Amino acid sequence: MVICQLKGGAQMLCIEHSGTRELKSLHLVPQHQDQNNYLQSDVPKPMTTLVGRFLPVPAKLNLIAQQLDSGARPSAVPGPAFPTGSALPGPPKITLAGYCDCFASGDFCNNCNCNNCCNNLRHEIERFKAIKACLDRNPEAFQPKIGKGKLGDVKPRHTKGCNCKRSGCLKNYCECYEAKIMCSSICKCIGCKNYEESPERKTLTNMPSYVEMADLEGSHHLSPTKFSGLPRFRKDRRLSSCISWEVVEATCACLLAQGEEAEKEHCSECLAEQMILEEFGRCLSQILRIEFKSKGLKIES
DNA sequence: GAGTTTGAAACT
DNA sequence: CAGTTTCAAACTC
Repeated sequence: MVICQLKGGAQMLCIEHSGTRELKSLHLVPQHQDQNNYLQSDVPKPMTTLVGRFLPVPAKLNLIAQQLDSGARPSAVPGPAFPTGSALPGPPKITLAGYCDCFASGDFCNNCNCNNCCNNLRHEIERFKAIKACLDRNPEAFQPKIGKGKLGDVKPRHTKGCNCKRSGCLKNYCECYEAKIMCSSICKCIGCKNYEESPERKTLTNMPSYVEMADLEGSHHLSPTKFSGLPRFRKDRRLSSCISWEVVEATCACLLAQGEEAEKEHCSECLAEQMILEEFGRCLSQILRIEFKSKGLKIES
């Protein structure tokens, strides 16, 4: 597996196959890793069976755990060296990583205000260990918290249920309320007012702010990780744009197709990379064109 | 913006 | 497994 740095900070994750570095699959890696870092590591066998598919976050993290279990460890290529063995700077600082939204959703930190952040490629090994520790403790730690509920249930529900004591489950402290769903029988909350017939809840849901939020949630572009396994935009919903998950998938598909074409034509690795980069440029420009168009702006060409 | 409240996650 | 601590987000002023 190789993370290729693209111009502009974007990164692609390429998978090696059958020992030779054939471009089998491309994944857009969240655009937040340290831009000077390059990573090259071995791919566990199961990974090669996933050619052409986009891995949801939990699957990616489980693969990392498998890598660690199998004893495989990443090796560094050009770029800053990763700390190894005794060179590790003390105990991992992300043992409490579950508190970090970025880590919890399987992302790297980017432009966060965190102190001594290890949730980046520079601290890859510690991060992998923290992921493994989390998965050891709770195999579903990186699964979305909002599931479909029991078989046959239409409404989504919190997989673990909330434990609210003082908020009446009518404030955003409550994970169920925050996800705009009712509390269910598995919740262990006290004084819950977040149920279908609750007059307090009805009063709240009739307020404009709630309606507005519900509208936003209804938009596919803004669906939070809790529902889809995609990165959350909890901190600033304005960050979302036309770059929806579909757009990312479509872009990846284009890049993959380009890679396969290069492979078919037996192009050199270098040429293949160039072709893919050019394709990425075309995709990016198209995305930007649509984004600007939707905002009534003009593109200088 | 600072201080307080809250509940999830981590820890013991 | 229950109680405690830590943490970051939500909330209030």
